Amino acid sequence: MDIKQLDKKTELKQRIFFALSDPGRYKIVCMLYSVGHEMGCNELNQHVEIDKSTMSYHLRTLREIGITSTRTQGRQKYVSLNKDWIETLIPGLLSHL
Amino acid sequence: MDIKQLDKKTELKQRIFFALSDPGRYKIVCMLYSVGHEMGCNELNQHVEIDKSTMSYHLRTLREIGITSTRTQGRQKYVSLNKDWIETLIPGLLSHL
DNA sequence: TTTATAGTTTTATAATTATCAAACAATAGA
DNA sequence: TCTATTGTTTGATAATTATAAAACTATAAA
Repeated sequence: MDIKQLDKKTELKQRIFFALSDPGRYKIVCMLYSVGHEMGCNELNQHVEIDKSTMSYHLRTLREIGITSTRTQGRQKYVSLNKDWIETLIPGLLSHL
Repeated sequence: MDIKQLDKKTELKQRIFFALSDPGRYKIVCMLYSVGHEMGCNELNQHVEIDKSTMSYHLRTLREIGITSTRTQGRQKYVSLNKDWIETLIPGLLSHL
């Protein structure tokens, strides 16, 4: 593996740490991990008490980093955790949140 | 373990993530972990290229979170990584930086 | 077609954070 | 004592980030 990929990996790890340093995003990730399957944004909102636009903002951050993925069905959006991707970068992290 | 301690632990984890989300602090922690022993601030400065006052600022942040400890000897200060403490909170984290 | 629902984007604002120059404190050695 | 070294603190500034209201988009259902 060359140095550029190492730098890329390091940057991704730092972004994951950034994501998890915010209480709201931390809760979102924990919730998704503990339920073990995708959740509707609305459903998430019921468990994590934050304004819907703030929620949307955090979900976008998580999506852009690569931590979550989104699936649209009708007028609902389902958010899922990219467990394997995170696990590849920082093994064991999720299980110790 | 009661809920207050859980919250305290969660807060500490989030602070560790915050610390590691900054490139400078990430490098400091990696350096301390890889050398495996304490380092003088000056020595750290030679390896991690940041302004000395910025370095001091980051070292204070790390110290206040609990990630590092400092020992003064003469006019030198030695920084060491609180490996065990971090390992207790987030097992395996350091080895995957 | 109208209305309600689900979520995003825009805009504004407040708060936090990172950076570095300059001044400062403390100690070792000449 | 004087000076160089080691590091901290202060102050100013720029950049980033979090929050929420309001406007907006898109779809489902009445």
